[in-house]
Amino acid sequence: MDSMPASSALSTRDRILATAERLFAEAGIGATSLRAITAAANVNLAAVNYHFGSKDALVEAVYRRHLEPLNTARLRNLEELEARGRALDVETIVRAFVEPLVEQARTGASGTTLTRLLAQSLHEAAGYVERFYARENDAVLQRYRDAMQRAIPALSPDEICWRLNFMLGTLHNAFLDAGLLKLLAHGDSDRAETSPEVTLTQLIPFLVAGLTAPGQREAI
Amino acid sequence: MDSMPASSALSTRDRILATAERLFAEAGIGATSLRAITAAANVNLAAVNYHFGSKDALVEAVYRRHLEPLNTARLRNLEELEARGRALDVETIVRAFVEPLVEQARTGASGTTLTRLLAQSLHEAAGYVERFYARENDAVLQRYRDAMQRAIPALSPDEICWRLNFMLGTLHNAFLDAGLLKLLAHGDSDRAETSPEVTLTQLIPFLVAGLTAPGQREAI
DNA sequence: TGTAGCATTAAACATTCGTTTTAAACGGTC
DNA sequence: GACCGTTTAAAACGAATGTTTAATGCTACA
Repeated sequence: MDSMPASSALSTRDRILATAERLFAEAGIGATSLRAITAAANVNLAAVNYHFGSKDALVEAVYRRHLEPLNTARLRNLEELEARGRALDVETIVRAFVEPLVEQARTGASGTTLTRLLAQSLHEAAGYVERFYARENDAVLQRYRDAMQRAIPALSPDEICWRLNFMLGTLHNAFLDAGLLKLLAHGDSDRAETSPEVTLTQLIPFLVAGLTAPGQREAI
Repeated sequence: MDSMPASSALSTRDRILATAERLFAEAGIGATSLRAITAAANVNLAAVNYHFGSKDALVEAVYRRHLEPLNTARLRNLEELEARGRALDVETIVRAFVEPLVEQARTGASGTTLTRLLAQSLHEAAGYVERFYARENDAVLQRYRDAMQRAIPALSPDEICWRLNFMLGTLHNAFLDAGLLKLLAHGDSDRAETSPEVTLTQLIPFLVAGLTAPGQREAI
């Protein structure tokens, strides 16, 4: 039943998924037509509706394919660390959360596709956040929130939420646009590396310092 | 020549601008049709092309109406501070940059419209960043980069760029989505205030700490 | 070998989009 | 009262969209 055509290593369904993922990340979901996807994937237009039913269902399939492994890795990282019994510091928690993203950016078919997709979901025509991001990320975020609260007991629960929110915003944008960075560099150093590794190196101190900044309740 | 109809306080042109701004921020530019704009603004469809020429020109007009005052205020804030002759610390610079955004969110017609628009410009189908955001913000960003470099001389120019980039990402997302914040709070404190003032109070310590975190060159 | 079932194809479907056109009204100014 | 910029109205244009249909190709299994 799983007969693969010899002409391509991927099935029609998988080729649609991979191409849609790339185009969605590049231009956004709304701006990417099914015809653009099927043309780039060398499949028939009707194949999308045949395999997925609708464009919305295709979008959901694209998200699901990446969000599930991401969340699984994030959860596994945290559980492994907590299983050691020792208290976790902020940097360790941040790395456990970010590392799966970087890993997927490094090994993924088209680089930072996932992070671009996630960022898209936060900005595209309403509904994607609630329908995919929230549902998939809910449990993971709760776990990290609790871990972060234990690592920074001086902050109130509200402050923990705010800072995790800031962290997510920083994270998504950090991997999203090299455009702003180049604009900031302004030729002075347009050699600016934007690889996932370099981004991570620059990002971790920023996030850790921001997260551990003094809160409202503290003396200083 | 500036004849206002008695039926409305705003001219047709201004009503189109205000409505387009709101709908763009809500659903994105690509997902907002001219018919939706003209219907919501109670003006004729052809009025858009009459006053602006095209949808793209309307988009540019919407951006320009908000970006110009924002950049002017940001530049004026920094220049006033620098005119005092004393060295500026990081928090002062951050506040000078963020305050115009908060002010516009507070007095603007529909709250955080501007920040949502800016965030949209970073994600919508390619071109908006280069065409509006970059062009308008270029000089402002250079000034703030230099000020920040003087305030944190221990950081390399590259690190300054990275951290300003992170700051912009954090900033845009912070005012963008209350959705993620509520997801994080998860009912434990769904009283979470998301007013511009509260957001600012939570944001400043995060940004200042992140910006002033130790860099690569430092001993610790 | 023949038939059932999934996969792929080409064509057409109905909508919606931005834009243009033509026409008619309204409201000031010279 | 005639001109002119503004606005509304209705209609149509071509292009692009998501979706559906009907026909064909192909493979597996009996």
